[in-house]
Amino acid sequence: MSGLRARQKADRHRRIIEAAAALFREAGYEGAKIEAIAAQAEVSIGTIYNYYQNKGDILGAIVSMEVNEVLNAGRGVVANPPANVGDALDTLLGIYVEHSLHYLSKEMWRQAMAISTQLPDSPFGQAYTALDRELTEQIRALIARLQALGLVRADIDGPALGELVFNNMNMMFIEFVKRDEAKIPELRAAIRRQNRILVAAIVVCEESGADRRNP
Amino acid sequence: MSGLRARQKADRHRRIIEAAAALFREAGYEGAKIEAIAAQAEVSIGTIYNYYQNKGDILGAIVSMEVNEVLNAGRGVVANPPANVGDALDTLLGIYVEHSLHYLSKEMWRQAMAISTQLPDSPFGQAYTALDRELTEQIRALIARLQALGLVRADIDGPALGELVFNNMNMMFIEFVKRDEAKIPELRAAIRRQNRILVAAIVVCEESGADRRNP
DNA sequence: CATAAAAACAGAATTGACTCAATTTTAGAA
DNA sequence: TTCTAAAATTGAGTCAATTCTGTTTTTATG
Repeated sequence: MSGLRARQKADRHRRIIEAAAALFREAGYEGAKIEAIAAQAEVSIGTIYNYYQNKGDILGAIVSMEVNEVLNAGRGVVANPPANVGDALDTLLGIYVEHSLHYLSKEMWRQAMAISTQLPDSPFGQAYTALDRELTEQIRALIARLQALGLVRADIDGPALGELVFNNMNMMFIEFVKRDEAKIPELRAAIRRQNRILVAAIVVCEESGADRRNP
Repeated sequence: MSGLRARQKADRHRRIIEAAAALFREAGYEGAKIEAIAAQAEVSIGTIYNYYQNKGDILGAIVSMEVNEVLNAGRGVVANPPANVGDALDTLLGIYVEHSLHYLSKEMWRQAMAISTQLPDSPFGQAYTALDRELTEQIRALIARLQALGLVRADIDGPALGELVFNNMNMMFIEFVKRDEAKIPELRAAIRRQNRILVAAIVVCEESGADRRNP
């Protein structure tokens, strides 16, 4: 079946995304005019709007690809985490942070975040929220894993902790993309500093400090 | 000196803000056309752009008023906090959350947040970041107070903890304004649930559970 | 009082995202 | 092959934020 129509459709999708990604990088999101994207993709303006509801959704498609890569990379850490709570969190969040600027510039991130709060019910807004939730779930999965391994106290509210860790990282990341001069190593260090408080509270104590209510 | 010009200027500022606030509430941010704001404020379009760089900055002025009220209300809690770490945090963050929809609708918050990430260097973007910082500082001040009162362990990294608490609350608040059906009590409960983990980790132990490295 | 410079104002013109009615292309039946 | 309905494409037109340029008002000065 996969007829001509389906092939052309996939091809146009790809051409639009590629043109947009190139122009977003070159000229920035605002600077990339729909007209220019259409011209570069060799389709008309109307066709673009047939494929995407609005300019933001085009960016959204690019963001989704990026975040899905990150989620994929994270799976390895969850499956096989470092045998130390602090390092485990740092490794997973480090992957998120380090991957984040592969395809997306800070300006693109800013736009994507802005659109996702501005239009939470648009296709992209919903997709972005779903991606955030998947990241949260991945952090929760890591914590559950660490609890199963006996590295994190069993009486800790894992889901709440996971959300706390994600929220903090996400907020720090938002501040990071808002300041062009902010650097990734600083971001990681700041996140580590905050997580240290949490780690101290949740590790099963060796001789370090936290008590055990459930020995 | 305070000549005619200065008086007219203040008056026009006020009229523009009042007109915009009314229209934003009635018609929403997008629905409130600049032309309509200008008409209602009895100035021309050009004049509005003489006073504010863009539509977002008008909203920004309104947001600033709101947040400053919240900061003011928070000072009382910092000066005289409940004698229990969990309640102290809950009271302060509760004030923030409960005040938040006095003047601003969720839609206005969404727009304000979006603009502040989209244009972090615009006047409003910078003002919004500054307000976030002030809120963070207020939470840090509360924690410092609780440490001084001997309710929070002295060996806790107070500034990092304050930022963590703020980041978590802020992220939860963002999710809250993104979903129109979300209610304030649920938001408060969710924040409390996450803070419980932190509280357990930082309180000076009575017989409750946390150990003391510095007795 | 004049008057020139500075500041503020007005609203027409511009710009760019998005819409929509007309046209073209495709898939499949006869 | 030919025809038709459905699907997709097109780009000129609409709408609203922002810019621009000439005009008016205010202030400071002789």
